[in-house]
Amino acid sequence: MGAKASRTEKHILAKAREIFSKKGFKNVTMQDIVDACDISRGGLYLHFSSVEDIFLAVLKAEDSIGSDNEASSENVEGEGDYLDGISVSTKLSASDRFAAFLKEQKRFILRRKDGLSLALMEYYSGHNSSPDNNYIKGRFDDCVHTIEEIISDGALSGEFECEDVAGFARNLAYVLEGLKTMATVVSISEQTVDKEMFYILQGIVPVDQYINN
Amino acid sequence: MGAKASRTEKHILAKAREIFSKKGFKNVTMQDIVDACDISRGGLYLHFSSVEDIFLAVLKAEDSIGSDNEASSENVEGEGDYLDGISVSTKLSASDRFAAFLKEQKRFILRRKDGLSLALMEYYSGHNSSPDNNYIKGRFDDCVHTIEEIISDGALSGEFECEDVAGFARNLAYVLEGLKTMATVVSISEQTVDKEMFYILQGIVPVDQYINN
Amino acid sequence: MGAKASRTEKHILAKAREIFSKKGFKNVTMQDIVDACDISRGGLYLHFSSVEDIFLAVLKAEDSIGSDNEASSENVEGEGDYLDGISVSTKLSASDRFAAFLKEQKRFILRRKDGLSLALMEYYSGHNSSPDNNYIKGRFDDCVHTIEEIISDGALSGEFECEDVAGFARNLAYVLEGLKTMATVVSISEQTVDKEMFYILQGIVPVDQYINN
Amino acid sequence: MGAKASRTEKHILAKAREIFSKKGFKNVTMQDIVDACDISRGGLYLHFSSVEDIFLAVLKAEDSIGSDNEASSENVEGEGDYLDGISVSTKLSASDRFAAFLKEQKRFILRRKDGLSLALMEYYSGHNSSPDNNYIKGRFDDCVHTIEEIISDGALSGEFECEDVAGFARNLAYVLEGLKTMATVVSISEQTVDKEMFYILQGIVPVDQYINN
DNA sequence: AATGAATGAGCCTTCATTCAT
DNA sequence: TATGAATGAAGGCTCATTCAT
Repeated sequence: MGAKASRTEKHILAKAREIFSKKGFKNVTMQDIVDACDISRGGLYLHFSSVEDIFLAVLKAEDSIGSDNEASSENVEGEGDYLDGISVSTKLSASDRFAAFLKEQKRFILRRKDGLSLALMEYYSGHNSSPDNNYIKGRFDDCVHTIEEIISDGALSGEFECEDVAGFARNLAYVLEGLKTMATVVSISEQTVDKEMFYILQGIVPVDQYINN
Repeated sequence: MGAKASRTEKHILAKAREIFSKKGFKNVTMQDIVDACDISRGGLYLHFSSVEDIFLAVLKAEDSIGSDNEASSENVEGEGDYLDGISVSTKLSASDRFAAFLKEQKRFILRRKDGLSLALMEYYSGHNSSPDNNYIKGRFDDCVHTIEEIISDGALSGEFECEDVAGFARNLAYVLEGLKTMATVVSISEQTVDKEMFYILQGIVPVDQYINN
Repeated sequence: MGAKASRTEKHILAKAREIFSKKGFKNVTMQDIVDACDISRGGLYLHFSSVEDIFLAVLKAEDSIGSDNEASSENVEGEGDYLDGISVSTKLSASDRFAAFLKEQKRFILRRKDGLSLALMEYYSGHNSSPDNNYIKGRFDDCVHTIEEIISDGALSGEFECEDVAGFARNLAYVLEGLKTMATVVSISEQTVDKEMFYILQGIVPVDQYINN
Repeated sequence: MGAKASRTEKHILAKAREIFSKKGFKNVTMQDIVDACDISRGGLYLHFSSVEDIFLAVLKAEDSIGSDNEASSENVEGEGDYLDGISVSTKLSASDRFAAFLKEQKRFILRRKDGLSLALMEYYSGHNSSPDNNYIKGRFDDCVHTIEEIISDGALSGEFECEDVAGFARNLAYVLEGLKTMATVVSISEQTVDKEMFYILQGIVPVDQYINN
């Protein structure tokens, strides 16, 4: 919670992330984390008060490094913020951004098994959380929003042809969600994901950038 | 399959179903079920030996109810068997069958609040069961297969226009899967489902029958 | 308890005996007996009220058939009771009786693993029973008494030479007890038992009868 | 072997020993030990993972105490090592060593009321452990070996007269084993033990040293 | 800050025993 | 008599959490 996560805390979170990826949420015990961190039981409690506490901290940390893992339109175009030059020149095309978005989604789907999604699911399923702080719901909404943004930009610039942007965004978001579900439960190949994405994109545009993974 | 399921067992499975849909799989304890069923610890063990055992029984029960309630293309057209008239005339059109299929899927998604998909995901994701006896995978594959069958029939009869039947089927199946997942986690309105289905159908045909729920 | 053990009860006791032989006392459950007897739980309780009850009944039954299993001097010589002729003529020699006694002890030691001794031990060890109704103590005392009787008879008749009959009897009884203990815990060969008995007998007499097992 | 046994562990083993000697092995539960030790369930599991684990630890502890307290022929003569005088003169006679051995056995038998043999028998009889790591078997073999050694030394020096050393050793060992068993089950007086030992020794020698307990 | 032994609640599972039929 | 479903107590084990050092 403190502004400066101590070296120890970072270490704990890194190790904890691995564990959550591997074992989900419900099966992780304080002991697991203690063992992985080479820290004492008491020492761990000095920093975090429960497994949930740690999990939430992992999630928060995830978000701040999020630009590496989860593509958001903001992040992709945001690099311009650090430039004092002409922001237009740094603005990526809608196609580029969409390609980046899909690439990111694909990466997320494929590495699913060593990601946090299982843990997330377990965490939220035991939690009757309100829709507002529901991670999956939030993820879905972000996804729809990002797609809409990109596609409507692309429609304006002539890169995409799409009459029903909202419909397309929702449709794609559901397909991605379906893929994520299946990936959680079954091993999914890269080809499967590619096939699906291509199918959707047919209705819109050429997808050259996406092809070169 | 369930001929011998005693009154008690049915009661247990019904209660257990509620619990699984509320709490997922991993969070459910024998104690939870005992409490919900107003049964004794020992009494429960008399019928089921573990949470997994109960979960599997819930799934099996689900299937047998399913065959009564859930439309499959075979069932829908099968009614002709009981007619002594010209069987051809009883053959439903592809449109009718597709409408029935979608109606069924919609019903399934909407009653999802008391659905098992979260539990299913938790169960299978910690389970490395072979794809063959994986319930979700099986459900998905059935879904794809049913859609393909209907659509290709419809394409032959001129009811549908679809160049890539397999692609369409997969796409729709993923959307449905995504809807199921979201429905588990968030309340989803009938409009939401309708909107999504309409979007997909645009690419294919008029869907008059589907409209009158 | 009733004077006439019903057919059912005899059946139960027979099956129970097998089970106690195999599993000792502590590990035997009512369920085990129910299963073995093809009887219902309730049915069993109609006859016996607990595992202990059954075990005690098995023991009592054992005693009445005891002449088959456990040699006592009375039994060996008692056959005369059924003769109306001259009882003296039916009286076995001390040597014969001793041989029979030892043969019986040997048989008992060797078949230890499928006897009731383990069950007995377990039963009494959880039972702070007074020395008087302590089975092992009783067995030991009987043993000493029998030996004394036989040996002193034999000393009178000149068959045995033994200055300290009581000492000899106790000594032999302890050796037998030691053999029984070892047999409970380790597999003991017939040779081992023979060797030990011969050693003891050296101090007394020829033991021809014993040799032909 | 026991250097690291914490104060708590020693306390647990001491209490457990009492329990095993009172209740045997199979009747002892973790709960029994928890209650006796005034320790928490979890606390006990921190040190030992099962009743068997504790029992084995008790046995091991027994052994290490044993080497301090129990006479073995080696220990008795070994004292010469610490003298700078003529080691030959410190060599104990066979009689002395035998007296010491018997005294030790007697002490062991008499304190048997809090002895473990019942538990040992129960433990091993339900256990088919290999003879090699069988505690009782090992104890018996050691006993035989020690006796043989002493007696054959004594035979050479003329202290004892014994034609069949091996036979005598086995006989004595079985008697001692029998005494140990009986002592577990019944209260045995010092006189009883003395009587038995004297009886055996008659065949060999004067036993002056043994008399002064 | 850090340690790790100890606690106690909670869940799992098995049985002896009862009781309505 | 006989049945077997149901009960509840008992024992096993695991963990989150605390606390003296």
